[in-house]
Amino acid sequence: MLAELSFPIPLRRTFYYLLPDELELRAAPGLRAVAPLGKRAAAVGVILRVLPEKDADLSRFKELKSVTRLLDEDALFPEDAPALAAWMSARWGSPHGICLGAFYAHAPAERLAPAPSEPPPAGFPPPELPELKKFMEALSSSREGGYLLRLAPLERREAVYPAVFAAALRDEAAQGLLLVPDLNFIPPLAAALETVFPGRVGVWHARLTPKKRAEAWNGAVAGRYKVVIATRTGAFLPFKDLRLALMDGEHEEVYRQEEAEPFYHTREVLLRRMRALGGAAVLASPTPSIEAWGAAAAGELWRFDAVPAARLAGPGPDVRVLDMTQYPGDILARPLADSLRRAVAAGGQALVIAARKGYASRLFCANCGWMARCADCGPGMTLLKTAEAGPVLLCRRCGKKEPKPVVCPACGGRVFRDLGAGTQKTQEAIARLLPGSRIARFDGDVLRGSLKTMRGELESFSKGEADVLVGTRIALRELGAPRLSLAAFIDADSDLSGADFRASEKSYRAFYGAWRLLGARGELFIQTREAGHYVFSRLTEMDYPSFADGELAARRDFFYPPFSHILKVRLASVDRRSLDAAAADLLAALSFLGSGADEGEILGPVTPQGQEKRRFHSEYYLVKAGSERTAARCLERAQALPPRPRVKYFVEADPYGFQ
DNA sequence: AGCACGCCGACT
DNA sequence: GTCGGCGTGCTC
Repeated sequence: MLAELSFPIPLRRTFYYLLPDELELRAAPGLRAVAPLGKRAAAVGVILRVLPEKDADLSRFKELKSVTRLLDEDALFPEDAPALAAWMSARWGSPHGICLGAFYAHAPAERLAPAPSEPPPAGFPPPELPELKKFMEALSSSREGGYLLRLAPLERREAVYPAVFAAALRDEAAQGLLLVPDLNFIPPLAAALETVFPGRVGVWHARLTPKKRAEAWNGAVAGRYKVVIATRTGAFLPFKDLRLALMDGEHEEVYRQEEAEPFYHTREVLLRRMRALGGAAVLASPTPSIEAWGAAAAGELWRFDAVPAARLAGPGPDVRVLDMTQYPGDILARPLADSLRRAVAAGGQALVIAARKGYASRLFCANCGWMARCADCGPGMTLLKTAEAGPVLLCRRCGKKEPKPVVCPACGGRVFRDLGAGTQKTQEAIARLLPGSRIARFDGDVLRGSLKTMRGELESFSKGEADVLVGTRIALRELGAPRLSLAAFIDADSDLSGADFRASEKSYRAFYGAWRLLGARGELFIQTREAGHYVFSRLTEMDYPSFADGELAARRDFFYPPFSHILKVRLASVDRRSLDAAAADLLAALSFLGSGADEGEILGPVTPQGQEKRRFHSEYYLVKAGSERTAARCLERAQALPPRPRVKYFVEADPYGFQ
């Protein structure tokens, strides 16, 4: 007999091996097998099927090697990991073996014998949660299926999640998985779960030491843990009896893996996995992704709202959208400046969100209009003012730094103008407005090396030492602010003009985050040059469901996800003609789009901004496909394009980063 | 991905 | 004279 094996290597093929007699009876799909591969004496693969020799075409290779040994007695994943991996591979384009590897990569070489289990100590019953009554009833009566749970304040998670798991995991053997977007969420949530399931809460994340990793992994398969709390790779952990997976902060972008293969989105993997298991998946978020919102609207998820509409929850902050075309040249519009002064004078704190870190987002020559761009990768450079080195230009894409030019490289002019207020410029403007006030700054990765300094800045604000915090949107993420009475977005529309169709969703989520931090007497200011944009309408009610409904309708109109699947194909070459030929190949390969059942369209070519003059040509096409099936077909064809000399191909399914 | 082969620069 | 840099090639 033969075994067909899949290895975690970037090859789009499987391998046949001879099964020695003594392994023949034990071998089965889903078991790990050790076998020689190439120059490697012992590589670990997964058995996809066991088949008689006559069923395999062995003519194309000369040697048939044998499986050395098997690592498992029985399959680790009752939900059929190879099938899930095949779907992932078709959906996001990574090789099947790499996708399957995500399930097996962290498995310890040897499985530990399960420790003798003592009866677990009894935990405290979780609190009653009247606002979740309906959801809990649905979850306990029909445990299968997908749920979208809109959950209000962040702090409530520590009360809500233990109660949800307690309700869904009444059976002694039943296990749960709690995925969180950020490592820092693990300790408080683990502590909260411990009160209900003492001694039976596992923790899993990428930075565990090998020993702890093996312990957590074994605890999950052996059924020793009632709940495992994990970051995104936890979606691939094996369980003995997984019944409920809960995804906290479902909308967070960290759930999308796109830096390294295998590419996937945790939300989709989890939903599919839980469906295969016949268990429940709960997506929880105060501001769900439009994808999840759409799935609920289509009846694929069961939506529960534990957030009362703003108008029912009592008076919220006063929201004011300021049309900046009325205040040309101002960083802070008059009404905002007045309120800021008043708020700080009254002992309150203000949070001011600028669109960009640094000083200004663009630097221009006043004489000829030349703009500072990154010589390496193209986009306009951000101006920073540093104490040590004077003004510096920074590329936000590649991190390149160079001194601000003294004379214009194009015309020799000596006068420059800058456009767009970054965090530094905003800080200066506020310092002029409020002399003597204490202003802290928090702007993400501009000081990548000194994370401590930034935490310090954030803390000085949280503790109430600083009056004003100036930051980018990420300052909103973990902010505590005891005396916060005003929040302002300096340049709310700058992100809306970009290529990212998720820009409105992200902006609204940021407004919502600021709104929630403010009390009833707070004020929220939003400065924009596009006051007519739909994102800014009905902000006073801060009604996320109504925004999400509107955004979903817009996505439908413009054929964006969740109504289409997007494929980004970027082509790059030093040679223009080779690039054009490759583009022609692509269009020919996708010519079936738009006919028959394969609804879809191709946008492009798009030349990334600032790349027109570079010696390296680069352009991309956006393919929109009407169904997952059609998208997979496009992906497969794009990946199978005939290679052309000196042309590089980058194919990305469902991209999140746009430029 | 691994692992080996292969052909050019500074060292016990 | 060797150790070793990483380019390139292959994996049932």
